[in-house]
Amino acid sequence: MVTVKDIARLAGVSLGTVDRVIHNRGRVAGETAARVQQAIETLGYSPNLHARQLSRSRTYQIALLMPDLSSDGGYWEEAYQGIERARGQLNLKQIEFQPLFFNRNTDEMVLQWIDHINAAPATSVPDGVMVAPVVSPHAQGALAGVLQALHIPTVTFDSPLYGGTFPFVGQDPEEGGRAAARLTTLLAPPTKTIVLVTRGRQDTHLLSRAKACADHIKTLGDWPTCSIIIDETRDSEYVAILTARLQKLGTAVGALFVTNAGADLVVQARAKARLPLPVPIVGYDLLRANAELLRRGSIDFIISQRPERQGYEAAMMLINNLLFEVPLTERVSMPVEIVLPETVK
Amino acid sequence: MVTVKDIARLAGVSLGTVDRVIHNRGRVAGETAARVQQAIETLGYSPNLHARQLSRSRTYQIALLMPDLSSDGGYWEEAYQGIERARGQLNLKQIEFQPLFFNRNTDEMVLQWIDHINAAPATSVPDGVMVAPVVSPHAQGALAGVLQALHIPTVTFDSPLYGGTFPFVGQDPEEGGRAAARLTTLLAPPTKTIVLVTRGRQDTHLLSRAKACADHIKTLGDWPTCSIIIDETRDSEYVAILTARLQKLGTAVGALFVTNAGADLVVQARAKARLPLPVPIVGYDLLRANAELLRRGSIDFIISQRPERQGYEAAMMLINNLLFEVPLTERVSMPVEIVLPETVK
DNA sequence: GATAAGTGCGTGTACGTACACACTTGAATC
DNA sequence: GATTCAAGTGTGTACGTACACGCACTTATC
Repeated sequence: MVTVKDIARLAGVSLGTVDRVIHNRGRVAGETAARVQQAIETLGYSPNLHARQLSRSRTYQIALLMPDLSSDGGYWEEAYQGIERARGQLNLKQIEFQPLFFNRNTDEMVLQWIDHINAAPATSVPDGVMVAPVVSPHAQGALAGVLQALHIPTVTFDSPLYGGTFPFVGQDPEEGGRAAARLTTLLAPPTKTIVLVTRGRQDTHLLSRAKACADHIKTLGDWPTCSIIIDETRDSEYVAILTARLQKLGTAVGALFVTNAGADLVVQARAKARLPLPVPIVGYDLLRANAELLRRGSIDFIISQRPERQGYEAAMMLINNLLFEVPLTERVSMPVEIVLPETVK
Repeated sequence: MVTVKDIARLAGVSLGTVDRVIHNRGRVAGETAARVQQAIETLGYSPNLHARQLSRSRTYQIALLMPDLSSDGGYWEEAYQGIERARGQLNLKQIEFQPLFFNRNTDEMVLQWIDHINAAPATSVPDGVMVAPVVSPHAQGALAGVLQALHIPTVTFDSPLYGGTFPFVGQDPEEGGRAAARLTTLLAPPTKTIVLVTRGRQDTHLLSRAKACADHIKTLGDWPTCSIIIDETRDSEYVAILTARLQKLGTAVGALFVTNAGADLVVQARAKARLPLPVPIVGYDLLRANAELLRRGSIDFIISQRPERQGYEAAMMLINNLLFEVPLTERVSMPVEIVLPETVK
């Protein structure tokens, strides 16, 4: 094993000088630095990371920005579990997460955080940032600006951060949409309508998922498609409106694709609408409620984004980067997971 | 951070004594050991793993037993890539793999390895073993015996090791079979026959997969099932025999489930049999050939065992155990992955 | 009762790196 | 010519653990 000592000897300098060259701390004559650099390459030096961490003996702060764990029916809870798993896996205590669980409905908390970071002294800036940037484009831009300006290693998950090129761990929304197209066309009799159901504000991610689905259905055959978007926050109202819409469509409906995680409410509406035949449903995200309905056969397929693994992969990537200097990967595409009643655990 | 020093101080002993207690090296009076143990618990000590590894500064040898990478159409190649990924991920050089790529058709190489290990001096025994035990039950028993006798940390992947309880990373064959049942029944018109195709020697894993599939089809509705098992090693012969069998069945065939990775040959037979309608196919394992056929629409679904992730997870588990003393998990069930033409990368 | 073998403990050094500090030199300032 | 300053370099210690060694003392052996 090659050590800094070997380099120092070969280059004819002291350990301190080698250290300064390795870490670009300056205060080394150009010629000397070149000689050291040469020695490093000749010997094929690579640092002993254990020794490095031991010597540093510092803790790394990672800011974690993600929505309230209670929101979205447990979706974020799962992502958070993945983060915890990553932290536990390596059993290293030098990683500390500073979580900010924000309210998805407003940008307020995220904007406040940005101000806070901007005002903070350089020493209390986090060493890394992990963020699920599900906020308005405006807030996304502000966030991207700060992170880029401060050069903080950042990993985004669930959906990418608009306004910068940050490493991203998550599903390709178009791939998910196309998978939904394949499954709904498999379930729907030809010529019957495939209905895409969404609730509330459509973010970019959801929009491209739905669009990719509708587009792909066209290439697969002759199924008419139709979108139902209901902007109503109370569950009971939402179900009532959806029921009415489904009754109106009646026997024309061949299959339902629920583009967000609210398949359970669609199941309720389907029951209330009393359609002559049980229309197949393809849902998104394997929340507890959805898993139960899948098991019972009320839903036919669930497409999962694997939030737990997203959290895990993103956290691992950032931790490995901080601790072991493993470069960040630009994009980690989580596979589209198709869950059947037989494979739901 | 609590260190051995703190423990030594609290227990009123020296560092050496604490060390002996921690590592059960003996030579410590019962009362003293208890006092140290007490101090460890009181302070909530957990070792600094960087310091530990630095101090040990030894390399770990992992014996890797798996089939030839060229066999099984690239399946094992993928698993091996996962192992490489795990090794690269942590960027640690203290892990060395000693691969033995054996010939699946005979036990010879594995039995030789067992003899070799038995004869080897204690110092040259590997620190860990990672094995895909796809050999005869006899060889499996011998292997299990040696590994248990020598107390070598072992992880099995792809299929479990008969004759011992070793940690296993792989898919549950029954879950895979049931998923196949769901998919074929979705594709086959009612009352038409669902055909299960297998080639050659049926190992335990494959048998329970096929059985679970047939059983589950019965619970899903009224599809007759039928098994075709052809024990012919030459591809052309195999296709010819299969073609004849399919022609005999004729229009009764509703869907084909290929229980092993040879879906490409079944596609050939289907073409030669000139069935009136293109019978849907559900295949296993996403090899290059299968992926291409899936993309083209010749196969409808592929169920993947994720060999790459199996290799990765198994290697990670063993490495983390050796380096960081993370306990081995008894069983890591890889999820059954269903791949569509839209989600094949 | 002398030697050997074993038990119970402490001491010291090594692992490879980071970083604070001290030292030397030459140039610039007054 | 003394003083200040900066650049360039070396020295020393710390990080927390593992393990070889040494010392004092006890128990067995003939």
